[in-house]
Amino acid sequence: MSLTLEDIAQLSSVSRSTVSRVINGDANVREETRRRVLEVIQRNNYQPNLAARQLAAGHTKVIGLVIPAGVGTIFSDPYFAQFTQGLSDACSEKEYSIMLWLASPEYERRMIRRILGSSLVDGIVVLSTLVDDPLVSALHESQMPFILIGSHPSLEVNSVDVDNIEGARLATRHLLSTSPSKIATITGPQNMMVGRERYQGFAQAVTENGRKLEDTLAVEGDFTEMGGYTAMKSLLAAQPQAVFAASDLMATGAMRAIREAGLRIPADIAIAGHDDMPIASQTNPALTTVRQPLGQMGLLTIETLIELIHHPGQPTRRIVLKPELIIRASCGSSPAN
Amino acid sequence: MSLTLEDIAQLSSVSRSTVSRVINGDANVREETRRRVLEVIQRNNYQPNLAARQLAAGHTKVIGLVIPAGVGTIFSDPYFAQFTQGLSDACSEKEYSIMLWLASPEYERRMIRRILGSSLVDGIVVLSTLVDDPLVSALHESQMPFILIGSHPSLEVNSVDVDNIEGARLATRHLLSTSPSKIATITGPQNMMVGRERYQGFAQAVTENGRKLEDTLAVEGDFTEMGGYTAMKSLLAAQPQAVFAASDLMATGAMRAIREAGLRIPADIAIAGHDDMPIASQTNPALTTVRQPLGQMGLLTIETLIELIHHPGQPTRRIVLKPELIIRASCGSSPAN
DNA sequence: CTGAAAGCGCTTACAG
DNA sequence: CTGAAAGCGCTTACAG
Repeated sequence: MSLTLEDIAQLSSVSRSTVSRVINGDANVREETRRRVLEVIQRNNYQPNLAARQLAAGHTKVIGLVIPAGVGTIFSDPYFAQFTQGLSDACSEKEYSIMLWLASPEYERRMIRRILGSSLVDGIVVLSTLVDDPLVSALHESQMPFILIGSHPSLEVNSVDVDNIEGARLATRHLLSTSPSKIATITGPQNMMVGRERYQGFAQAVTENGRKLEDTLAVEGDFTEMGGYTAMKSLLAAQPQAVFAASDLMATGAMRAIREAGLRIPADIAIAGHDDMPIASQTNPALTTVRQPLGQMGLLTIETLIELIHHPGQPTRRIVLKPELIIRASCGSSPAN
Repeated sequence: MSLTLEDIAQLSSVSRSTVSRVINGDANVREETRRRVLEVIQRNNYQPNLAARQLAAGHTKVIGLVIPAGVGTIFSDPYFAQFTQGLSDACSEKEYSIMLWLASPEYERRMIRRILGSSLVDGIVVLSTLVDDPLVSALHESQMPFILIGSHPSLEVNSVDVDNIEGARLATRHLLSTSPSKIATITGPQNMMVGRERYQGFAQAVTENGRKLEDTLAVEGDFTEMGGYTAMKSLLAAQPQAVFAASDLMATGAMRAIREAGLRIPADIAIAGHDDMPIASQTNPALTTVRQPLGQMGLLTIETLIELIHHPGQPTRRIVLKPELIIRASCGSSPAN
């Protein structure tokens, strides 16, 4: 039904080798020939069959995006949507397509095998959240080029990440600038690297400030609104004056708990979040938070992955982007806006 | 590097035709032979090369998911994440993979061509929101099996949808049961089918109730929190006692505006939303809303699409699922919870 | 700069 | 029930 290379070759009176060359931008084609072939291609709206190309050339132009999704409603965190959007934009630009796998735990093992064995993709982006994800180890042992979004505690893998420690430190420092008598944090799950790192950043800022970490309060949340709410409730008894929540979603929940307790933000309790999701600027008061350059991350990820695909065996790269503190009204040290 | 059909054939001392048959579940294989081959496959963890299979058989086992994303931050609406999750689960079950295309307008035309021409997928799911999406027309003119999530004003296409009119009607009826003197609605964009349909449902409920539609207030929102907020502000002057917001995100924004105006929910203004996203149960008061069976939609979509792929030329099917009213405290006619 | 030919790893009539 | 052979639509040395 659709045209093949062969058809285009006949229509332009050249061999299919030549057509293939012009399609792939090979320099060894006379300018006039190239123009003629290109014209035929355009006129007939020809699209090469990707399966055939892959089989012959050993590569497709698609990359796999793996997101561990089974765990609760984490996938509905706007973070994933935003990152995916960034990645997708970058792929369009580079003429790659994205194969999406939302890994629910039950299918995980089977899925790894399918991904690796079926040679459907040239490379993989894993958005791994767990500290010691078997997916990452499996990928690491395979020959498949891949990039981990985040970090891994022990393995040397190519990764793109935002500096979570720095992000948490920025937010915590800002909270400390109002000299609260007691500061607390609602952490992310400690079996996730982001959860751990953001707690580390919090701890560093506290220590830098000349305080003892022991005098500090920490409750573990699960990155959901409800988790933030519950955590804040249990924190309330200790009467903190400042709280760093490791995600905006949790900050939102915490604000709800604070409001229900009849306390004012920031007068009674100052609060800061992390991620700068759309809602952050709409809460009341607007939420001080940390912005991650998600669009840039997507582009860097794809560029690095393509580099890896074309030139394997390079030294492992770890790219860490700087987060940015966004000051709003919830910490009290800025004009309410 | 990885094994091929040929390797498996040699290892099990049969021809590759036979191996292919056992892999594809062809009945014409002696039971003993099948077992032996299967054993070799398992032991070597063999995965067929999908590109080769596609080239030979004319089909891959992947379906494309197209989501128009460029328009604002719509993609970060939890609705998309939830639907995608449902679709992904269904695909895992059926051993299909998902190719994801987030269509930003600039790339749209080019993308349609790539999708249709490259024969990368067996079928397509389009999550089209616009009333008259060129993507849908293009798909409709092609031979590619596809399912539209939503509805189309004029084209006869295979579609899976939730009854948006009914959903809006349920919510509006519930609001009317408290006999407000004046009822208003914050609609979705009227260039989207859901926006139009939910307004229709609102209008039907109002008319049913013996009221005149003209006595009613309607402001168009854009499905974001901010849009709901702005719309509610402009509605406030007219002092409605009840508001139906066409999405929970907009309802959240509207609640913020109401609160800022110093009014109480539901005492002064009752409010209902649509979608039952995670936040709906966490707002204060909890939001009455309409739940869509997204998981079921995903499964039905995949099943129907697979049916379409295997048996083309069937009469066009339109599957419409029933939404469910979730009564919470924001309408005042239930115990606060 | 260009073409003829082999080959990528499968599936599928066709014969037996 | 099984195998030999052709073919899917490309790419890529190899020769010229």
